[in-house]
Amino acid sequence: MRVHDTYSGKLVELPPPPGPVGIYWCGPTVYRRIHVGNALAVTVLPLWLKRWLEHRGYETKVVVNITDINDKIYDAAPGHSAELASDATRWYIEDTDRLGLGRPDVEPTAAETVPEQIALIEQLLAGGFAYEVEGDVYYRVASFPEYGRLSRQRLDAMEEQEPNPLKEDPRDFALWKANKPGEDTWWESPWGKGRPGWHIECSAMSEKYLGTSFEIHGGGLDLKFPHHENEIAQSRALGHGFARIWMHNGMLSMRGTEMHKSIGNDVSLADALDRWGRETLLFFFLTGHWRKPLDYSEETLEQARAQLEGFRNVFRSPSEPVGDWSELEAALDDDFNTPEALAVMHGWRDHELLRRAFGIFGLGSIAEVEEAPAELAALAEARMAARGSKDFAEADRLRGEIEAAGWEVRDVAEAPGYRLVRRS
RNA sequence: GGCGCCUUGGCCGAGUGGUUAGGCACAGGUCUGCAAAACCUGGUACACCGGUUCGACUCCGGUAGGCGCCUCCA
Repeated sequence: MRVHDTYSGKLVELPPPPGPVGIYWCGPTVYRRIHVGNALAVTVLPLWLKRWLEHRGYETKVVVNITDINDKIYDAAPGHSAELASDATRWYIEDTDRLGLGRPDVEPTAAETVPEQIALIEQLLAGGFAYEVEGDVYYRVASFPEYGRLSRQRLDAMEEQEPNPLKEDPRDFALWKANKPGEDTWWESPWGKGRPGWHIECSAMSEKYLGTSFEIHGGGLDLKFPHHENEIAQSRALGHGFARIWMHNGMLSMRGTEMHKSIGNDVSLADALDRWGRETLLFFFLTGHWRKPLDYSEETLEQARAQLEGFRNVFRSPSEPVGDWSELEAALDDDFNTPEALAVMHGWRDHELLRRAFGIFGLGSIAEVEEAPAELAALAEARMAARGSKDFAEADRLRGEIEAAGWEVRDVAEAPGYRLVRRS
């Protein structure tokens, strides 16, 4: 198994099974219901990866954090941010549970990891990688020569948007922020009341659950800079190996523009699930390669639905021993190429093989062919009899009755000569 | 302005220095009382301009268009 690593820009081989493979994936900031793009980046990809690696014999541990301390939360709920974070965490769990992919092994929150974050900040201060100013603590970017390597940013080309006179260097970033009026949550620290900056939480949580060196760190491409760059600066300054491989997924877009809350073109995961159902939505994610942008639209979802219907028809027909599992493994072992995997699966007719393949993606349910109610089967039998006596008017009337009940009757060669299929 | 990515037939979407990707849709056909499903057939597509090469969609350079990031967006 090999995957593309942003840091080196190359395909990197994973160690042979059983690993173990520690995976840290950047999770959501909880201040409202997550949207479809979030779902892909924080839930679907890490859990699919986990499922595939485990199929391949790896021991995995997937950590997906929950960011419950953030400016957005304070802004969204002045005076009661803790309640909002708590509510939004619950929504997040509810919505992503509907995807039916299971849950990460650990889902730590930033708030519960504050002591570990403070400890890391103290180490950075002791090492000269950070400095305190008026209750804030900043990371000294100039102290870390590797800064900018992940995102291939030139330090001297970076610009500061809002000059902060407290910083030694405009590129420095906050590790700890002194409590400000209106911020209703805070923690005691050696630097007074305040709360951690954004980036330090991921260094703390990943190292707490995966150790100071682990295999994979993932997240949306938009997090590459500054978030992941800063995580590297924090952890590696302390001599920690940190993540060996960096996976950055492409963004979900709508008509070519990134789906984003602030643009207002986002569709909530809950709404998408209501509109398309979990199977079509998950299948849609399968149609694109994880590193490329994926366009969420009526047309692309409809194509996913039609393609999935084709696979359902395979399960409705007799199984044939056509299919080669090793071709699927080759596709997915090569940078988790799901479009290629689907192309392979399109040639298969072996129910058991297909069921296993879909099962990895949480889509084993499509193999379950729904049995028609007895009264509809009786109508279908009556129609067969009418056809037998060439009473086609009656046969068509019975077909209409079956269709009115939401089912479709198809004539087939094998017994009993017809097949009832729920219309989708 | 800086950094990076992308541009494949109506649509989605892999991939490779020379061999049919695959799917969706569409058209014709087989089957069927009809229909649906299934199966068969039907498109030499790789933004543009140069270069390297025996040969480029695939490598290099440039142009155009699109996208992402450039201090708290997954």
